[in-house]
Amino acid sequence: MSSKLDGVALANGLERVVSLLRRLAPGEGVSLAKAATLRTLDTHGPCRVSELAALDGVTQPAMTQLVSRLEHDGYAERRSCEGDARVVMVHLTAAGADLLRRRRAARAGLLAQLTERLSADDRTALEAALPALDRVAAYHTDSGSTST
Amino acid sequence: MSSKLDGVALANGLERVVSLLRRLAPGEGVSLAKAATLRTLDTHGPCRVSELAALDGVTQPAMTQLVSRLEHDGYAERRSCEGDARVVMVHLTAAGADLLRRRRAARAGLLAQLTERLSADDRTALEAALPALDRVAAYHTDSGSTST
DNA sequence: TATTGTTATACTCTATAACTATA
DNA sequence: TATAGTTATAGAGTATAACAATA
Repeated sequence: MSSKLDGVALANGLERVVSLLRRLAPGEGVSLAKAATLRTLDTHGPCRVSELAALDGVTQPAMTQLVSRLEHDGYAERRSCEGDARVVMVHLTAAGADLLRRRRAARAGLLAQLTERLSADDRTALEAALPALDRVAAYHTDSGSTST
Repeated sequence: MSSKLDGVALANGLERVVSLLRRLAPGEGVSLAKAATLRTLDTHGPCRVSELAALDGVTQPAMTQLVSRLEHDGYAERRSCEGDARVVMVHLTAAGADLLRRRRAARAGLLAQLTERLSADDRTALEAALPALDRVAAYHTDSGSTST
């Protein structure tokens, strides 16, 4: 009788795993908000502040401040836009790209560590669910490709 | 060649879905931090502040403040502990339990909405991955049962 | 002295409203 | 007047360090 996908179980399973990841992954020195913006910059290339804000789902003022912090950290930089002096283009720096690489490696290692204790069936099930997970995420996001 | 579970893809898929959920679920009036604590109280029953802090992965001072906010909201309350006057027991109120119920219903509905557009195969894959997801989450968490 | 919890302080992250500069 | 971005201000959430009360 329970061949229906249980939304509650899925939501809770997702949150628990993600919260576990966050607790175990030291964060590589940046917060989630910063990492998300760096990821967006990496995926989309240079963006305006307003564009970044929309893609990350925060307000323009919030993104202004986030970009300032990223700039202060050396992970992003502001450049002016030829043709429209109002626009600020935000670019990922080499240090920012490096950081992303390290974060990805760390998280992949952590996940590998966590999943290697699973049964082969469980691992197979997780792997098989990945495309579906991506499609769920992409449905309303439309923020870009699936390969962050 | 790719029968190995890709940690990067899994981590990103998880984060994207969860971040989508957070953006789409209005939150039912409480933040993630508050909801997580209420969930822990619901799962474990009355807890000390230090216990809550450990279970939620935050510091004791952070939990003290969170409990104060929850108490102010009417979702939790402090009670003294017979036998040890240093200990504060935090209890979920009826309003807190109600809130949890509403949140779960809202999220389940949202997830159902998101997943009903998936193919039957995708839904099946997600459902099949749930137990594995739970086991990953439970591995280091040990926070209790799987039925939040 | 050790444990439990709180207070003090500071920083990140977010929002809304008001502002500046350019178009 | 509309658009892009910033600044001002406020609040949630977090951490570390210092503190009070109890054991």
